[in-house]
Amino acid sequence: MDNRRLIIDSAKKLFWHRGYSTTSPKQVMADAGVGQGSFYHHFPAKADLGHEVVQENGRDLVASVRAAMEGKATGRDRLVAFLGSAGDALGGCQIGGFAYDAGILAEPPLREALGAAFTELTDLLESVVREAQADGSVSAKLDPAQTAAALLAVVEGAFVIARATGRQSTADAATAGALALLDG
Amino acid sequence: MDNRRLIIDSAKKLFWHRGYSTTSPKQVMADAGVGQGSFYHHFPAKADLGHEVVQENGRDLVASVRAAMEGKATGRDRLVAFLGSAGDALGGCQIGGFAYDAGILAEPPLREALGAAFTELTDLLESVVREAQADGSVSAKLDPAQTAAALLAVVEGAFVIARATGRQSTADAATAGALALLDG
DNA sequence: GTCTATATGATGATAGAC
DNA sequence: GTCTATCATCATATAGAC
Repeated sequence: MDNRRLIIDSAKKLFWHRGYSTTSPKQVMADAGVGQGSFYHHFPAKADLGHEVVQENGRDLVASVRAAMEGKATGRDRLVAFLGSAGDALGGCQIGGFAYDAGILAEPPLREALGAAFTELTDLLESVVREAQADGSVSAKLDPAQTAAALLAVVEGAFVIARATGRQSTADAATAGALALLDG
Repeated sequence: MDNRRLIIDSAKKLFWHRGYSTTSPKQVMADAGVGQGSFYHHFPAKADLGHEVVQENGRDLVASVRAAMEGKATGRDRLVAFLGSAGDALGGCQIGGFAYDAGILAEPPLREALGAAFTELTDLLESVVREAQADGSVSAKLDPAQTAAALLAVVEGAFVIARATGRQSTADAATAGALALLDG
C-alpha cells in the first residue's frame, strides 16, 4: 500500500543482512516491488533512506532488547536475556555492521544516528546493571558503566565471530563465557 | 616481485580501514603507486588480492597478539595484554570488519581464510586461559574455551562500539569492564 | 506518486603494444 | 612486467510525461 513503507522495510532487511554500501537502490526496489520513480520520489538520495534505516533499526533493536527483558525477575535475568540477543548471530547485528561500512561512516547524519543508537543501548544496559546490583543478583563491586559496555561488546563481538566462522556455536560460547564471568 | 608487495601492503591497509567491497582496485593502485597493467598482472581478479590480504592480516594480527603477550609474567597478564588490542579501536579490527563485508562472505576462499584466522585466535586465547588457570592468576572454575571466546568477543565488540560512537573511550570501558569481570 | 528514458561516473576488468 | 586504450556493467541518480 504505502510504497514508502515498503521501501523502508525492504531496506531495513537488506542493509541489515547484506550491508548498506553493498546493497544498491535497484536491489531495494526489486525487493520492495516498487519502481525507480517511486523510490526517488520518496528518497531523493540513497543516504536519505539509509538515515531512516539506521534510526529505525536502532529503535527496533532497543525495543526488542526491552521486550526480551520484560517480565524477568532479577536484573541479572534481564542481562541474561540481553546476552540472548546473539542467539541468532549469523545474520549479523541489526546495527553493528554499519560500524564497518564506509558508506555509513562517510555520511555525518548516518554516523550520528548510529552512534546515538549505541549510546542508547549502553545507557539501557547500565541502568539494568544498577538494578541487578540493587536487587543483589550481580556483584555490587562492579562498575555499572564498564560492565554494561563489556556486555554490549560481548554481544557485538559474538555477532562478528559467528559471521566470520560461519558457526552460531562460536557466538554461543562467547555469551556463555560472559555469563560465567558475570556470575563468577 | 616488488610491485606485488607494494600492492599487497596498500591493500592490507585500505581493506582494513575502509573495507574490502568499498575499496576499488583503482584506489589500491593509486596508494601503491602502480599502474593497472601491473596490478592485473599480479592479481587477475580483485578477489585474488583479497584472499592474500585476509590471510596476511590474519597472520599479522595473531603475530601482534603473541608479541604483546611476550614477556608477561602470568597468564592473566597475557590476557590483559590481549585486551589492550582494542587500545586503538577507531581504525577497526584488522580482520573483524571482513565479517560484515558482503564481498568477502560471497567468496568461499576469502570466507574460509577469515574463519581460519578467527579460529586460530580463539585457540591461542584458550591456551593462554589454561596457562592462567595453571599459574593461579585466573579462576580455575571458568571454562577455558568459553572464557577465551568471551574475551575475543569483548575485543571485537569494542572495535565495533568505538567505530559506531566515534569514541575510543567506549572501547576502553568495555575492556576495563571485562578485566574487572575476569578478576572478579 | 509513479512511469520510462536518459545521463554520468565508477567498477572491474581485457587487449595488445613495448 | 608494465603501459595505454578500451569495454561492459552497474550505481546513482535526473527529466519529463502521465
